[in-house]
Formats: sequence, structure tokens, C-alpha cells
Amino acid sequence: MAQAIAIVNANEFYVSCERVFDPGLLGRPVVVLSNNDGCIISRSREARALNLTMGAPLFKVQDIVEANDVAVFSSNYQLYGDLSLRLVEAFYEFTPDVEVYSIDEAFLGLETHPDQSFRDYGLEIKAKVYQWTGVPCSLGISQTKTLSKVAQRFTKKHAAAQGVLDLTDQADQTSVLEETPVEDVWGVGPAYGKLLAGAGITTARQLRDADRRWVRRRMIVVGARIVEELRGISCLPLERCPQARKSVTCSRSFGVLVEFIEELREAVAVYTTKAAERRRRARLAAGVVRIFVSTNRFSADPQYSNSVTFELAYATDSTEELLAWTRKALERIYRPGYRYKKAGVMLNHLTPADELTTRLFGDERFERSRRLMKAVDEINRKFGRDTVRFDAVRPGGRWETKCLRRSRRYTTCLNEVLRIA
DNA sequence: TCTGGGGTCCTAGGACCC
DNA sequence: TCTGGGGTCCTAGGACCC
Repeated sequence: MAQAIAIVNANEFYVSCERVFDPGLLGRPVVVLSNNDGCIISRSREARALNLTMGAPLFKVQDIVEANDVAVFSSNYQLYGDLSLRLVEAFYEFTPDVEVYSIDEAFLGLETHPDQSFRDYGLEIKAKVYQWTGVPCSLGISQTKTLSKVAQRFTKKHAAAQGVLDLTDQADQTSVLEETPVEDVWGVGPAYGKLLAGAGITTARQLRDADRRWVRRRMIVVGARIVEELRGISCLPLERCPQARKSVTCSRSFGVLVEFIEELREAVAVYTTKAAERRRRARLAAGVVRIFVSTNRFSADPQYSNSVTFELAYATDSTEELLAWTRKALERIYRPGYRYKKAGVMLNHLTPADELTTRLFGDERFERSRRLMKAVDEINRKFGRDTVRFDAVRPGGRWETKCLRRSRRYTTCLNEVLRIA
């Protein structure tokens, strides 16, 4: 029995999700935009060929988009999240050793029988995922996560090996690492890429064979681990149980610039509610609340950004209580005379909500508040988001994030399901 | 006119304590 | 004038990921 780690990565995931429900998009250039319809965050192969780069602001590439009839979508996270769950279900058909790494990829612990190659096994996984979801993916297989990533990116980039590359053999590793630019290694970003280039290290193979102490000194333990992993020594084990979140943020850019505190208040209240709902779903209470506001950093307007953090005497998961805190926080940092572009709410020091200590004062009121939240959550679950809400929470303001080209929520919203005429 | 959002980990350095 | 050593805790900031 042979063992290895595989990374399965959905190709152009958001674009692929859009294509699942609209096959007319196949073969066409397609892009998906970030929140507020700002930047390109997913591109089809055809869009890439038009030089539409990752992260490009839409307004800067509008000419290319129009000249080539590029299909443009706002991001539809309900749809992508739902398809992501279906991908994971497919993975579990093959192994219980699944680490969901992000919305579009997972590490799998693989075991094969002597008469089965990793590559054949990988092809089976790829086929099953496609059959179940309609989403194409690529796989890399090797001894460590970092090597598997190298393999997966290599097969994707060179459209080689039908999207499944087994890189468990050492001689193969050396030749692929040699052809891999060092910035393509998982964990090497722009800053480290530059540092390494300065030292004459431009390929993944050179990094693998670099002096350990030098790397440890200049790229801290993170870099040292990368080198070990490239040498086939696993430092990043598969994590089957996801670690509990340490923080949760809800922040958005505004659709229009906001000057007055009344509108900021509405936005902050909406973000607070979202963050609190997410925490209650995960049964976690927050001990620290932080809010921030900022102007548009790209504009020539006077700039201001600030944040404030409150440590709560008692952790809470009640929207009611959190709203009071974030409202107070906003008063503290709001300065008139600026045009605000963005605000956000962050919850920290998350602790299990069932283990909250009894409060010395006001515990009864807190319990009442929690019962209220429970009822609110149930109603909203049954009848849809914001069926009941606090008065401070007013969605639909001018400030709301733009989302003009969202496809239908085919899988999560009953009145948006696909119709067949 | 229009430029995303949500995370993690690691370290240096300051504050503070004995 | 001379001015220790070691520990902990916290935060800000850098780097990376998707």
C-alpha cells in the first residue's frame, strides 16, 4: 500500500460555477468580479488569453471586455459555496482524509493498492467530481503538501498530463522543480520572490537545494519549512478537523461614498448583524469587538482611516449587545468632513458560547437577549434573511455594495432556480 | 465615475515585572 | 560616573494564502 498527499483544485472555480448553470458560456471569455463589482477575481482560459489579469479593476479593462464580448458576473457566493460543498462530498467518496483548504481546493490523504497507480486514482477522482458537479479540476500528488501544490500548478499551467500529475518519483520532482519559477512555490509571495532573486535563486529546484541556515535567517521558519517540504520531508500535516476560527470579519466597500454618520451607522449595524449571525451558527461568542472605517485610498480626497477595539467584560453572541458596542465604537472614530468608502466589524477572542461565565450583573437580561436572538434566528431561517431585524439595521441604503451582474442563486434560492422552457 | 474580502502565522519590540 | 538579566504578555506590522 502506497501513501501520498493529493491537492485537488477546481479550475477557475467561480467561472466554472457560472458555466455549470449556463453552458452557453463554454468556450467564451468569462470573468467574475469581486464585491462591489470592483476587480476581476476569476477568469476563464479565454479571458486570460485576452490579457485580463487577476485583480484588474473592471473600469480599467472595460475596452477589452466590450471589444471581445466578455461575459461579466458579479460574485455569487451562495452559489459557489453550495457547489463547493458538493465537491467535498465527492472527495469523501474516496477517502476520509480530507482537509478542506479553501472554497475551491482540498488536500486528500491517498492510499493505493499495489496494482493501482496514483495517477489512475487521481483521474478517477477528477472524473467523479466532474460527473457530480460539472466543475473541472486538476490534481497534484506527492509526498508533501508543497510538492503536491507544485505538481498541481505545473499540470494546470502546462495543460499537461490531463490535469493529474503524480510527482512521487524523485527524478520527476527534480525536473519539474527545475522548470518551476520560485514564485510559483506555495508560500513564496512577491516579497520573498524578490529576496530570493537577489540571492540568485529563481527556480524551485534552487530553493530546494539552498542553504538551510540562510533560508531560516532570511525567511524565518516559514521559509525553512518550505525547503524541507520541497525535499520531501512533510512539515505541514493533513488537518482533518478544521481549526476553530480565531476571528471573523464583515466589511464592505460602499456603492457610493458616505459622508454622514447616519449612513455609516446603518452599514455598521448591517455588518454587525451578519458577523453575529455567523458566530451564532458556529456557537461562538466574541470577547473583543473592533470596528474600522476608511476613506477611498485611491482617491485624491483627504484621507482618514481609523479603528477602535473594545474588550468586553463579558463575551457575547447577542446581536443586540454587539450592536450597542459597535454603535458606540463608531461614535468614537467618526470624523465629519470625510468621504468614507469602507467600514467593517471584526469579532475576536472567540469562545464557545455554551461555556460563557455567569454574569455578576445583568445576567438575566443577557439570557433574555439570547432567547430573543434564538427566536430571531429561527424566524429568519424559516422565512428568509431579515424577515425580522433590529430597527438600527436597515439594508437597502445607497451605501450598499454594488452587485449588478449577479447570476441567479440557482441552488439556494427557490425562486431563482433554473427554468427549462 | 468606477480599484474586494476574509483569513492565518510569525517576529520584533515595547511595557512591565521580579 | 558606574546602570543586570530574564521572563511574559501584547501589539503592530509584514508576509502569505485563497
